[in-house]
Amino acid sequence: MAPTVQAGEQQRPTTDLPAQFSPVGVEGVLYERWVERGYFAADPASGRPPYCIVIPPPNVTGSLHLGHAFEHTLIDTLVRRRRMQGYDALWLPGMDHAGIATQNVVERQLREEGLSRHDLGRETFVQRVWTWKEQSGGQILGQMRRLGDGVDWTRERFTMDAGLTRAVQTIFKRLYDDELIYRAERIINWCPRCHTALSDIEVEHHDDEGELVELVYGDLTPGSDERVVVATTRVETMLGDTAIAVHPEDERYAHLVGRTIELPLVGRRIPVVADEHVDPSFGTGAVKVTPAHDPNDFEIAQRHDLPSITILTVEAAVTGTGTSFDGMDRFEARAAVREALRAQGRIGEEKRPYLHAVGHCSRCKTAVEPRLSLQWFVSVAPLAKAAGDAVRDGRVRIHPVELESRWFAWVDHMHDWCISRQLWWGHRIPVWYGPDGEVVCLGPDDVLPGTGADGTPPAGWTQEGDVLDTWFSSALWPFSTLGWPEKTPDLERYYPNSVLVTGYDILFFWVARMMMFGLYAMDGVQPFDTIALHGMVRDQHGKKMSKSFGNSVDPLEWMDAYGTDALRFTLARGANPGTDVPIGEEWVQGSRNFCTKLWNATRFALLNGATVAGELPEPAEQSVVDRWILSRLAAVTAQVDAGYEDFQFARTTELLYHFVWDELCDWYLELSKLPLAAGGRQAQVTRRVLGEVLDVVLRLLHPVTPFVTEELWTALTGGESLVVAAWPTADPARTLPAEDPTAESEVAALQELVTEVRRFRAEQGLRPGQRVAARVTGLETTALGTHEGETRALARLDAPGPRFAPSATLKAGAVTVELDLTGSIDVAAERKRLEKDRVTVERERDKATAKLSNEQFLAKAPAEVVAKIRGRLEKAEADLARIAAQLGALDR
RNA sequence: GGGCACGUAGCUCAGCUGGUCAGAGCACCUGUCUUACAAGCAGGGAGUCGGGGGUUCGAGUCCCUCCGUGCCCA
Repeated sequence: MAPTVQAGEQQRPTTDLPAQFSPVGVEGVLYERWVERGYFAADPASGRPPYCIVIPPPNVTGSLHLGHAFEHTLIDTLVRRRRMQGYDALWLPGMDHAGIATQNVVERQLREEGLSRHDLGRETFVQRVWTWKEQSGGQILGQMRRLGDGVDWTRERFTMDAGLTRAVQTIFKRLYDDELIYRAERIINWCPRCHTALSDIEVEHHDDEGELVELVYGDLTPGSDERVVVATTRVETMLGDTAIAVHPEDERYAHLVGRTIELPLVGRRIPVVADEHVDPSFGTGAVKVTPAHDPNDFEIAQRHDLPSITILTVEAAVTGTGTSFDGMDRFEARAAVREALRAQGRIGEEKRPYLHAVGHCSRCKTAVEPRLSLQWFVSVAPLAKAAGDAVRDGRVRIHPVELESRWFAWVDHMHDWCISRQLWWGHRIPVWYGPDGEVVCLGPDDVLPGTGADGTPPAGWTQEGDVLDTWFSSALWPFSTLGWPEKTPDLERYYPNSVLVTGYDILFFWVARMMMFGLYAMDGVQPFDTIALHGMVRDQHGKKMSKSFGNSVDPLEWMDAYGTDALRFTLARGANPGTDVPIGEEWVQGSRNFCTKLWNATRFALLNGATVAGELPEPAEQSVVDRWILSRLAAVTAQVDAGYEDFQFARTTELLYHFVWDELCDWYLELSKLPLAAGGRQAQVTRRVLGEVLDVVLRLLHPVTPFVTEELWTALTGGESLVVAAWPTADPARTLPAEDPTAESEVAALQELVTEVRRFRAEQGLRPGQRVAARVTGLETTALGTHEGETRALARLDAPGPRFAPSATLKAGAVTVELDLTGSIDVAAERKRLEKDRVTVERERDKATAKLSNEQFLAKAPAEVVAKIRGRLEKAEADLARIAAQLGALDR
């Protein structure tokens, strides 16, 4: 009996398992039982080695999709295995507050009521978001229970919790004091719809159809050399141009450098500057410079001390240009400005449609507008260096290792991180501005001098209105969730986290930032030892899943239809390291079939008295078949264990699939029917071995398919729960049998012989269930010496009777099998079948004969093809002879 | 434009440091309700491993090149 089973909790092993596993219903009961019993609760005082994974916090507005299901399956598998190995395993759940997404949801609600957040005011609005969160947020948490996630619900966290807010303020203050946070006017990505700044990585670049239009600046008078042609995809930005830039060595424009030319429509005169960064071979070699609305132009402006003129509102409407375009939306203005210039004869070449990369807000897909703006930034250079070094010097391992290059490419060239957002939902930046230009950053316990008892700030002081990027708080997740900045027992014990499991797509968004802040806040100690990166879930043709494509799938539907285990098994089976995972419904069906197979195998075992009670019989008492399956079990256990250790989920599930189906079910179970029927000691030994194999297999499968294995294992062993059962190799009392090459080769020989006979039978047209008298000779010369009984059972061969009359002979290696097909065939049916076969084979033969008698074919066709056809003819003729012989035999 | 992957049976993918590696699942064909399982059982067909060249005794497996696809960055 498994040593971890608690005596008081034992159930009696069952023998009357239902004929089928019905996941719906059972899963919920099992899950709540696990939670109630506290299996998932970590205990820092347990004295067991710690193992900790924090959940990549799902968005509070989100619901479960296949990507979550995939990621959670992997994490749950890792954690469940460690728990079985005896670790104090913690999988910490929670969500992030998703600043932009959540604010959007609530603002949409308000709009339906005809209100805006400004009508409510900041405080009321934020209250309203909290109410929304309590009532409608966090759907995914309930769905995680359906998935079977073994998370510690007592430690659930949210990025806006008081504790985590304190963590945010603490690190902000520390970074500010270290001058790693600064405020500056820079070009940032502005979403005109969300009305906020975005960081570089919250912008998705993809090709849009736009236009590339040449604009003629300067004097149009014939003969004038004061003229420059520039090209742009955003014509309206010309209203904010403050210069023209050309390459210093470009002779075409040398005469203009240092002079000014007229900016059309606006009438302003702008200088022509020489700048190394202009590519003289691109376009006309001259570029317009709009410092307030283009990052490159902004840099040029800085180098040449040019003014920056903002010409767009926060909603991206033209403003302040003093032209008739003021008030127009940017796209409206684009066309209007172009046509106004055309009217003046100032439009040159036009390319339309012009495919070019445009940045879009990753939240709302609106085209982002580069915009000069006063924002807060993290100075990442020293932090990113540390994050790179942690991987470089091996303190943090990235799996699979191929993705390291991607890591370095990013952290070694990181731009400063814009962390301020013009939102209300989020962590408000803890900086106060005084009446005389003072700027004060407050820590979580700091109060401005002069603050009233009710919290009223001193006169003239206001807090920064912006909130922090959600990723700023997510970056603290590996330790803020454990209690930091307090020195809690959890923090002490579970930091650094053991593994971080997440998609390679958020390596930059999240992982890099956790590394930076973790190393910084925790005195150089990395947030996690290993980063295990997985790919994206795709549809069965490898296409990205998306709602707009119509190929996205609700995992809950599949869980309802096929069971959670089937979904989990499918996802794990597709999880090759770092690669994307295609998934289709047929595959989930296949996994369901596997679960059913496992169910039926265990049911068979229970019906036949399989047991885990008592010691495993000595090898001397075991049959070769017993020794074979135990040998294979040992090998598979070792491979599976090593596979999990190395995040080889696809390999381990594949191994278990084949072991269960192709070896245990197809061969061992079939072969066990002999000794079980024989009874006595033979049967006892078989029952024990059968129990042993299933016990171990169920343990090995449990991390991936927790529900069905739990049902089966408790029925088989009477144990309390597989969740807290011992992992096979981790159990010192459970010494697995050694591998047994002799038994393996003997059974391999048996399998070959049986397969050969079956193939022969199938060719003979014998029904699978039909028994045939046969004489088997030559066994004694092979490793199969004693396996005539097994051979006969699996190949359905009866012993030769007194009137045995062999009518067919089969040779497999040194073994000869003579079969008496006469008495055991339904003569009429067999003749009918043979006649039918003869017709089709004759047709084959005739076609081949026709080709081979064609001179052209023989002369021109490749020799192989000729040989192939010749082979086909020979095969047909042999088949015809066989059929004729069989028909002849039937007449006897 | 720069960088990184990938192209193996109808489909989706395994094949680590070169030597039974030509595989798996699904699909397909044939037979079959054989007392655990028809969500099953038994048997079977299927690919010149994207094209070309090279290194080697030997290459899906290493190098070059071309074609195609995808991703990241600019």
